[in-house]
Amino acid sequence: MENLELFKLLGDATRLSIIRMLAREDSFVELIASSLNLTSATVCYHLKKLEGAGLVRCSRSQFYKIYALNREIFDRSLTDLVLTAELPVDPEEKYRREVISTFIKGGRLVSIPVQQKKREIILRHILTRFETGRDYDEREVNAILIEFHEDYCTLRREMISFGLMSRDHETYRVIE
Amino acid sequence: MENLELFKLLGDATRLSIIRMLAREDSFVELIASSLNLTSATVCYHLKKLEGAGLVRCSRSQFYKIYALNREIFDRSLTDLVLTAELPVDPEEKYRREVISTFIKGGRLVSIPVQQKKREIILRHILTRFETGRDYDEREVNAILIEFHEDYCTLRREMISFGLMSRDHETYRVIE
DNA sequence: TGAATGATTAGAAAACTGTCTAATTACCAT
DNA sequence: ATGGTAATTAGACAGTTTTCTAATCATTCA
Repeated sequence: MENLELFKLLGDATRLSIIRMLAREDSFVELIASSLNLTSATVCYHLKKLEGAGLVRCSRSQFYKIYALNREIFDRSLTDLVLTAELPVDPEEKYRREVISTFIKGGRLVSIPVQQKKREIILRHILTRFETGRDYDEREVNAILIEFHEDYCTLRREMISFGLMSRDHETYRVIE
Repeated sequence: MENLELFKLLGDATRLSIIRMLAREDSFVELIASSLNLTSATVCYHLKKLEGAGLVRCSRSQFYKIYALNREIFDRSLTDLVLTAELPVDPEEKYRREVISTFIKGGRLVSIPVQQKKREIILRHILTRFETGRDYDEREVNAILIEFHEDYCTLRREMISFGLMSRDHETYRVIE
């Protein structure tokens, strides 16, 4: 019973407001909180729920954590949602989550997957820690990668060879 | 804030089950209750909520009150529902409700509307007290109509002239 | 490194919701 | 009218949810 969860999330005034704000434009906890006259704690509580259900995703940008709406989730008709007992989970996405939860424990990469497909999933996951549209020097890249695994060199090299990041001398950048 | 209400209603496992049952086939309180292992009181509680929001309608048939799903409510996309703050109430339906609440107080018709449009709305409303697909003799028809207004003769005549019921000698029938 | 700022978590209070039992009401059939 | 059946209401209880404050954590910048 999975659509139920979706309706529960949508069935709260505060959360709907948050979703509507994010539909207009990406935002971050404090801004949302002050717009809605709530504490950061409250907004955080709701965003965690929304994120857990995949309605929202977040990336860090300098000071802030930017939350954005996952719009594709909403591209379904009520009839489908109501009459379908089970939400037909995208098998691709299901697999992705399984791989991530297998290889990443407590935020650390337990080992670098050997299978190319799994390796790419993990690399893409790690990639979300980087901002798009800005340059990183090698030191910064290493600092982020080492949070996941001691062998940051392999990770860095693989980011390049999977075409996820570009390298120009000492400068790295996420390929969008 | 009106769509919120819709999501709240859908965000309960029991209510979703009820809705799914009704999507399959019209049903009545006790049957739903026994299917879902709940008491009638509980099912009644939910059906009232659903009816209040117009998701469900009910008509009496002999012993039972038959509940049916208002399927047109579900013909919208999630995106619309989420991003539209106000649900655009059908103005026709809004008007209909106003007329009914103006002319019917405590289940009784305070007066028979003079305006044809309003008169038809009221007649159609009264018509829901009749079952479709079965014959009534004049005595039965009168018995039902008199609950609404002492002048049951006018009501009966108007049912015919508005084409809502057919008459063949002493036999009346709802026209579907 | 340390100060500042934003995000998160923990814990508790308050409000809300779904469910039940028991009593009552509404309707139908004889 | 009366008895039976279905539906509803009232009241109580338990569980869940939202929200806050205060404390802690994480990240950036000087």
